[in-house]
Amino acid sequence: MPELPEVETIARGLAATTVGKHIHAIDVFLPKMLITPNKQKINILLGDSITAVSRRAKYVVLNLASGRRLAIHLRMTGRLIFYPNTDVSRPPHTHVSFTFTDGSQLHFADMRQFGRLRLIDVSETWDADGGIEPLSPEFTAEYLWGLLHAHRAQLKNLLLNQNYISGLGNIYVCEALWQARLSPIKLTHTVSRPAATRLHRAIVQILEKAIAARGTSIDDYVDSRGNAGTFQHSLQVYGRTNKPCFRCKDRIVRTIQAQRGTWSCPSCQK
DNA sequence: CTGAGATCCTGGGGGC
DNA sequence: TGCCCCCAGGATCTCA
Repeated sequence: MPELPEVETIARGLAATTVGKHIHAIDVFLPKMLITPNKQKINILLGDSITAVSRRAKYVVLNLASGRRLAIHLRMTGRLIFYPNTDVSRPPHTHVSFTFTDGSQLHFADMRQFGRLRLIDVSETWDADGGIEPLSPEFTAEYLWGLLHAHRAQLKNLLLNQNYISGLGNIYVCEALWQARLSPIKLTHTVSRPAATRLHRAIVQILEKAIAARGTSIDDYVDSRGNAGTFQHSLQVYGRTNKPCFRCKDRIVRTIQAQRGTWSCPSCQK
């Protein structure tokens, strides 16, 4: 499931391959995957060109010469696959395809159909779900401590909430909590300053390492060239049910929290 | 403000 | 071998 490092990897790949391309054709095979303002037609983008590709939260953002933007959320199984040349075949479960004037193509595919491609108008203000970017200078240990103490939630639930911090998902939250030795069900307002500092450092370090590893490929994730990431080899707790904790040798447990699998070490995460 | 539960989907795994 | 059932889960919605 693409989280911040996977989306960052995809955005960087597309920045290298699609910037400067002019949109020649758009094929929509599953209209519900599109969200457009005022029922605007996606074909308004014909003739437009890509000026930049960036990431905001878990969205890949295609910035266009017209000032419009396409914000693409991949949810669990979404993919953005770039084809350098026109191909009669498409990736499986392709729902929207862009063909550029040079014949190259960008395909938006999603097996489970949870992803969305959102057209943002020139005048529209859009900031994903408003959370702070965890790799921005504004995200400090002090900021995190303040955030934790402004709420009374279970730690994992707050970290997953995109209104507060952008881009964290199940994998990296489990990993960060393990590294910081904090229980996923600990209440946010009880986290001490040293613990908040540990958690801040863990979040930043793990995201940076995962970006360097081009993301985590467990089930479905591949980048825009179809290549898998490698961070799955560096996971410390995620998916390691009943295996020994790398820190204290106790067994990792899997619990359900907010209807999601949660992995933690009951001995050294307090 | 917070959480619980349902919803959307389909491929894959477990059980028989 | 084949078939049925169930499950994974990010974001959003309703309801408490």
